[in-house]
Amino acid sequence: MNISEAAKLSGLAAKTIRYYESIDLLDLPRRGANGYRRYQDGDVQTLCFLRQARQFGFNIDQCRLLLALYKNPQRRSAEVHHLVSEKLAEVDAHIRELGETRDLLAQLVGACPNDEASGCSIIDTLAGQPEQVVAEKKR
Amino acid sequence: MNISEAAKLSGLAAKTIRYYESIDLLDLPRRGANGYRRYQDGDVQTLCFLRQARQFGFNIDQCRLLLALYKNPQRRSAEVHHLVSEKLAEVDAHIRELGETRDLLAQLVGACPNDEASGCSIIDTLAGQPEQVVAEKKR
DNA sequence: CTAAGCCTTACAGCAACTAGAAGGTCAAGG
DNA sequence: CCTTGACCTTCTAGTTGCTGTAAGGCTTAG
Repeated sequence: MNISEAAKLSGLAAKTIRYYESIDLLDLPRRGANGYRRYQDGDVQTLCFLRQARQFGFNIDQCRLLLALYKNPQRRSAEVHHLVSEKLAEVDAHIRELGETRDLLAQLVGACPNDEASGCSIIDTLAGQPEQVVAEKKR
Repeated sequence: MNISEAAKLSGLAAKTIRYYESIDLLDLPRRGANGYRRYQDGDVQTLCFLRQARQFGFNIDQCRLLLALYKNPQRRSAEVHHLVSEKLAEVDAHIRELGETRDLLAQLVGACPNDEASGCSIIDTLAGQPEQVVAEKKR
């Protein structure tokens, strides 16, 4: 199959597939007589793997590692487990951080008069020195 | 004060301040006889404002809007309220999305044997077609 | 024969900085 | 007076993970 078919099946953009190839994340595919890239079912599996890994938040270098494990029948599942639980911890931390941000934003929204006047606690808070917000964060 | 002092007080990197200037987010500051940028307390307030707004997740263009409101004594607090509650909704959506990702990752971590053998449900799941994960997502 | 819809490469641009080079300025110490 | 180190200046290029655009070749249907 050609690249657009592989793209459709894998959920990646054709551009993205070429890009992955250009950064050596993917092996060079076989080419047809016309110079077109040709993909097999196994290649599509690999593309799917990458798409999912990216969706899970793994960056390109982490995908490289995961892909190496994926392709290596001698892998130890513990290695995979390690990578994934690290990512889980990262995502958890990110969520906590965003949660704090959300709470602060909600505070701002709640405290703003939301009217035609110029007085605005949001503006006042944002203009304040860092410590003020940090202090509120701790409460 | 010079730029590094303003940077320290505001919590922004000196490089970032110059960058903000280069994209017209900040006005050109006065310069000393030696060509060094000179900042006043009011400038530091503005820098703090930007730092906080960025930390709250506003992008540069949104910061431009917020900054205009900040500097405009004729602003209506409702405008500020609008911008901030939109951001709150965005952050909320982002958190929900990340929450789903986290749950899926936790599932993967839990299902992996985490041993010396090569069999690994994580690898298997990642290699699967999109629908499989989507289906799990819905459960 | 031509129009569309693929495919190819290569270069540019996005956000929001960050790093580095190459050089000017300033204050303190020997 | 000279040097050293910490500032400051501008400029260019790199980061991440693509995405857009241009300019051209292949393929297939009408």
